[in-house]
Amino acid sequence: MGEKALLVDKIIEEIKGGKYRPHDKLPSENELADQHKVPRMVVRKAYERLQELGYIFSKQGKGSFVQNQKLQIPLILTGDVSFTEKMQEMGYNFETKNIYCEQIEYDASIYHSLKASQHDIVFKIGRLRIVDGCPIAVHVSYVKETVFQDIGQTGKSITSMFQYYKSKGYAGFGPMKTQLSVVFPNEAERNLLRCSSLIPLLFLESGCMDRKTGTVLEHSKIFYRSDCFTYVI
Amino acid sequence: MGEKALLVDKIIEEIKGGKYRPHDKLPSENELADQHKVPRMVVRKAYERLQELGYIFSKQGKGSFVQNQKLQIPLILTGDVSFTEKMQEMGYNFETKNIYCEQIEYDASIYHSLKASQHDIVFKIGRLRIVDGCPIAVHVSYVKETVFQDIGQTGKSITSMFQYYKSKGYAGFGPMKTQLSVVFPNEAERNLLRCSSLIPLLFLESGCMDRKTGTVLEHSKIFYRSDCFTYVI
DNA sequence: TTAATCTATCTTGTTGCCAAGTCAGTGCAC
DNA sequence: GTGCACTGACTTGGCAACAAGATAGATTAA
Repeated sequence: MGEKALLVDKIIEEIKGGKYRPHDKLPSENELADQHKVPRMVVRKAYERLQELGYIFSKQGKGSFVQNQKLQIPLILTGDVSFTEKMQEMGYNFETKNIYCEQIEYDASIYHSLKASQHDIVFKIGRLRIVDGCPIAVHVSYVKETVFQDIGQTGKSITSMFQYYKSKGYAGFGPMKTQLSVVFPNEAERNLLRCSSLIPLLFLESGCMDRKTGTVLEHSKIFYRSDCFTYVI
Repeated sequence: MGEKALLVDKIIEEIKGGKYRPHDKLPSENELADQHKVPRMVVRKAYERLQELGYIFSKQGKGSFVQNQKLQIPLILTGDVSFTEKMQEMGYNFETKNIYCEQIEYDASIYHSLKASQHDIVFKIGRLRIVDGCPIAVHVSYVKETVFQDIGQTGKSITSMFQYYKSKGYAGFGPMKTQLSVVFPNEAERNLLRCSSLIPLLFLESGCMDRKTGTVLEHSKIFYRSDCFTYVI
């Protein structure tokens, strides 16, 4: 196991160090195997890993080539401005797509966070954040129908929950405690974010309440591709 | 590629869902392959992935078995208390080991953060954070010799930089802006944290200054095993 | 009976061979 | 000369056969 990991480390160093540039061809599997005196299988597995990490791509019959590196977006996690505003401020070609608005089954954790009773109806509104055509985050908001009675009809067209809340007369938002963890994407997230199963996602989970009335507005889950961001907190 | 990922997802779900308990034996590679009508190679790769993610372990001749799951420690990222205090407050069996204190080569980014000139001597002090015998974080602090002149002698025995700073008469600490990102461990980090190359690390980088004098005390890098923590910010 | 050894069969781990895709060069028909 | 088909050498991709470790049961010897 160690040999593969070391080889992966080495090649990543070489790519980052500029020895290979995007679309350069890497040594063939046999070449590298001979050089390092390891079985081709070791090199092969290393290349497969590098593919899943997004550093290279391989084409049967042609060879293995280094990928364009992903853009690195600095992102401010704290602060009360909306995601849309954050991105537009920084001048990125940014867009949001609404991907679904559905009623959910009962979920203890979410219902508790929303202070909802077991008989409350709760909708989830999913949006996909896209920068330069590249999907970089999935944002899911959970809201009670008793608080937003038109959510079933209008939910499918919302791209900014903050604007929606403002349109309902809520002005100042207070975040509740935010939990942060690192997860790997499930199938749905892989498809939405068009990434392999080895791209870690930064997973933020928090509530949001109206500052004046204390009404719990939403419970939200955000999945950021960790290879696209550096975060500032 | 998709088949393997789906299989990995499925087995993780089953483990988390309690279908298999720690030390239970999983179906043999051939069994699973026949059940799902895929080549054994697919199951094999899935099992290898699950090993590297820390869910299972395999023994030649015996089979594959599910691992004990890691402890999940809630960790407060913000706030000015030291790591040591944070952990002791929460009642964990916590210990810190000093792993090195060495002078470093010139590094533009670190020197700039420390407001050091190119001729300044800078030391790095590394500590390993251990909970219940399990290494869970590497903490590296960079300091100027001009600020802490005995660091070369005493550095190897420091386990709490905060206490060291207090002993030098610095009382109130102000954090500078903190950058957060997700990285995979290099060889040194894999050895220290005893983890595979697929355990993502939460990487925090920040400066720290004395609140009264404005002196830059340190530049610090912390690598947390992301599978051991949930973070609260 | 008891203990040791062999054997059959299961497990995971490894390797080497061949399939399949790509491309450049060669040679032939026109 | 031009175009086309073929060939050979290279690439990555996939798989089947084999190696090696473990275990339970049968066999054998004392």
